[in-house]
Amino acid sequence: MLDIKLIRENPEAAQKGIALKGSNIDIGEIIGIDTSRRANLTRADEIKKERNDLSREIGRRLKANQDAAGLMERVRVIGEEIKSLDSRISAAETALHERLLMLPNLPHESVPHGRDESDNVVIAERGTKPAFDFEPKPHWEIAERLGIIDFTRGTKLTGSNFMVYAGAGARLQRALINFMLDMHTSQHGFREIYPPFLVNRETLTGTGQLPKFEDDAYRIESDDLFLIPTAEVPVTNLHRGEIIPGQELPIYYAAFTPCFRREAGSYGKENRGITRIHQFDKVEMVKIVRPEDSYAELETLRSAAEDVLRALELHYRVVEICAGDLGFSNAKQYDLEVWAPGMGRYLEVSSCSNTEDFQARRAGIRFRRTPASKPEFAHTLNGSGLALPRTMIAVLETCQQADGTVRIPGALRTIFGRDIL
RNA sequence: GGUGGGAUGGCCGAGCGGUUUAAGGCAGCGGUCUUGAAAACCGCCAGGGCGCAAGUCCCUCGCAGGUUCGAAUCCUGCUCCCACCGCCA
Repeated sequence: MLDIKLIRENPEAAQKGIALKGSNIDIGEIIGIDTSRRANLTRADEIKKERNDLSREIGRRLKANQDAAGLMERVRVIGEEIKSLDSRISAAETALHERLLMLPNLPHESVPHGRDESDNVVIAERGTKPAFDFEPKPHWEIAERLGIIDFTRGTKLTGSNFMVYAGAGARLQRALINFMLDMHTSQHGFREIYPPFLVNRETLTGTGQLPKFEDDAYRIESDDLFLIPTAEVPVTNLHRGEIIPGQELPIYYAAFTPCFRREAGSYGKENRGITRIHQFDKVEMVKIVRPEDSYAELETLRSAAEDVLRALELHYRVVEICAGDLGFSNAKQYDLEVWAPGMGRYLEVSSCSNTEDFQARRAGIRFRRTPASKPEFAHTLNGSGLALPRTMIAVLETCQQADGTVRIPGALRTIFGRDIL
């Protein structure tokens, strides 16, 4: 959520910023609502003071057995005006809040301008692109031959774009999860979290999925709960409504969870195999930091995610996301895209973002620099470390051999227990 | 799911329709004293809003309504917590 004061003081910049993000919400209307809200508020405050004063005087007179009928009548009249002003104020507050919740975060000044993903900027390519002396196969063919992914039965159990890992496939997935979590907790200083996979509306609003993106989430109607689309949601909200003592920052959390996304209207051959499925696993990193540190923290967050790809010896590139393609809550975002040689394309396996105080404001995540300081909004960041299915794709396709078997990357061999799949 | 009890500032806790304009204590912060510390004493110490600012200003006693001239206090609904019962991996 953007700060209404910031919008008030610099409406042109706010309008320009949200336009860069591709939103055309009218800032002028928001300012209009805010202006009349404050006018009513000032008036209401004045007459509330009068009511408070008079009520006190009534009490005094009644105690002294003096007449207070005139004062009571006056207070009654004031009470009616207060009631009407209060209802106008609360209507304005509701309208204002609704609109503010729909406004995207502003892009950081360093973010390249651009409309959509075609304007994103590749800023680095890392690792060696694997060479093959045979035609590399896509992962669905490799997996089918090895019997490690069962698409047909996934569809039978649930529906299209659900799948089943079986045997060594399930084991490889588990090895990857452990490998990633172990790396982040033991080498990068993250504290492991195991959150609920179902969350309520407030939680989803705190990180920015609601109200705008309700249709993207699976909802449990009987209890009005939602399946999490990413661990970022429950983990960032861990400190919702809290004031964190400054010495506890920065906070680093890492969590493994399944993620559930309806992905309405995104089927097609681009998404064959397990590139886009409704339920997938992910290890996620979340940071809560001091505002002045958040951009440096974004770099180390990205580097922590890159460490996983490096350790798995996969070729990938780093993409800086342009303003128009930035996520709703993000001020700056890097994506890591891993090379899938069988598919012949790069796949997004991680998205590392600084939301600055956008989520902190929605969720009320504050901190105190010293025990005597006023609370300030913290900055929150999140990054995948990494998304499992696409990591699995990259491993299968990169490490495939001419005979159809798959060589397990060195870093995984101990945890997986075998060299060859 | 059922029955009962509860929800006041970081924590404990008073309050039971009008000098509560939320007492008091603990913790915390600053200071006096001290070689240093402890003790003692003094001061500060919830969050938010409005405002350039000052502010004997406004709001918030779980949340939302209501009664009243006036609500932390009375009424209604809801949420959450605790205990017991039921069910259950």
